[in-house]
Amino acid sequence: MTGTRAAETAARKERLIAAATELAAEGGYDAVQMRDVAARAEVALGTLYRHYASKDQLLLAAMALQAATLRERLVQRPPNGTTPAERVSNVLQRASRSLERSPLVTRAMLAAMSSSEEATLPLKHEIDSTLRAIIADVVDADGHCTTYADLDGIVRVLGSVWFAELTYWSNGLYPLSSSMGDNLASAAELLLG
Amino acid sequence: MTGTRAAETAARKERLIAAATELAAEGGYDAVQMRDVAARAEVALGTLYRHYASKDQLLLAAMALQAATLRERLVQRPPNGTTPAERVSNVLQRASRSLERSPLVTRAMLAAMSSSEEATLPLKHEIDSTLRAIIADVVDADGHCTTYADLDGIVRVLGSVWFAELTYWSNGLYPLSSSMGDNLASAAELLLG
DNA sequence: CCCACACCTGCAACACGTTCTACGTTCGCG
DNA sequence: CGCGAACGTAGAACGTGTTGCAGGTGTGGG
Repeated sequence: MTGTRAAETAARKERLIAAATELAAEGGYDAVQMRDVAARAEVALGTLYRHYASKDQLLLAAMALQAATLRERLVQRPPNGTTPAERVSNVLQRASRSLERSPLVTRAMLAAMSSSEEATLPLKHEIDSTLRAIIADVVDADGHCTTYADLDGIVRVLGSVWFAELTYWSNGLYPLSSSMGDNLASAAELLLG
Repeated sequence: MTGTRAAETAARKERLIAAATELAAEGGYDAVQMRDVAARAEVALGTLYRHYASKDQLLLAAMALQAATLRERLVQRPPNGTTPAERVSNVLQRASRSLERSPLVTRAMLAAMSSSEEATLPLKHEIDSTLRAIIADVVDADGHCTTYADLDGIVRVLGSVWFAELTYWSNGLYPLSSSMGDNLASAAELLLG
């Protein structure tokens, strides 16, 4: 027996997330069509909606998973760099290059991030706090959190710059690679140096 | 006679923008329904689509108009403040408070900003450049553009922080008033001080 | 054993963005 | 004048997100 009832539903949810991510990788936000997601996960449309109440919630769940995975990987393989500013630059630029490699997925997820649906708030908060936790970990690698008086504020400004750069890129306003490096590095330098 | 053919079309376009803005003010992005916009502007649906090829382009046109209007107002009534950092803080916070007063309109326009439609790029570029021009005007009020070596870079980081704060607020991640003041002021201080 | 319930399926139906069709009106130009 | 281009109207039609419904199926409690 492959699993109890609960394990089967968990597997279904995983398949749904996987299907959504695959479709996003193939054709972006518009290609993530609920009927197709359900079909690819071999699940009825109603079941998809039972687990994820909307397309945006589905994509945000996928994004939350991806953020959590990223965080785990960073815990296991911490970033190089002796100063906090260096480490932050490293991590954010590494992450950005990774996102740049699947532009359609990234754009689909960012689109979901700006959903106006009230019910997406919890997921968006979860994602936001995971990402801020990543930055905070990196800044304060050694745990002596007394170094910076207003760690939260610094983390938030850094996150803002990163987010804005990503969004601008995702909206086609300008390329990611050109700006990301300089802006992030200088912001980190200014705030943490 | 109130107008030539051309004047009538111009008036129609104005009515369409006005109708879209009104509907956005009443119910946000979702309430801007193309059939309703056309009806309120007393125009056929096909005509609406002749002038604005999609809902997002319509909203972005409204946003571009609003940005241009803001810029004109700032030229006529320049901001207070002796240092560039002060002036930037003043202007962006004044603008933010104004946007905060019509949250539904602002959110609708920001939603349109993150449209994935290729054809919205020109409008988005126009809006972006207007907003950056506003910041640049304020920083470099006296025209001695030699003060800062990398004016464009500074303007872009400031714009990023402002944009990210607005977006976070618009997405409900946290209130605008609490963060905007501190973050923007400190960013401006750091970058321009 | 048998029922209640939670979960799944397949499918119809609805809403709204968008497109298309068929037709009329006005303007400029030969 | 007469014609074509540009523009306008009314409204049907299509695609996709979302909802609703009418059963199936397996599980756990009485």
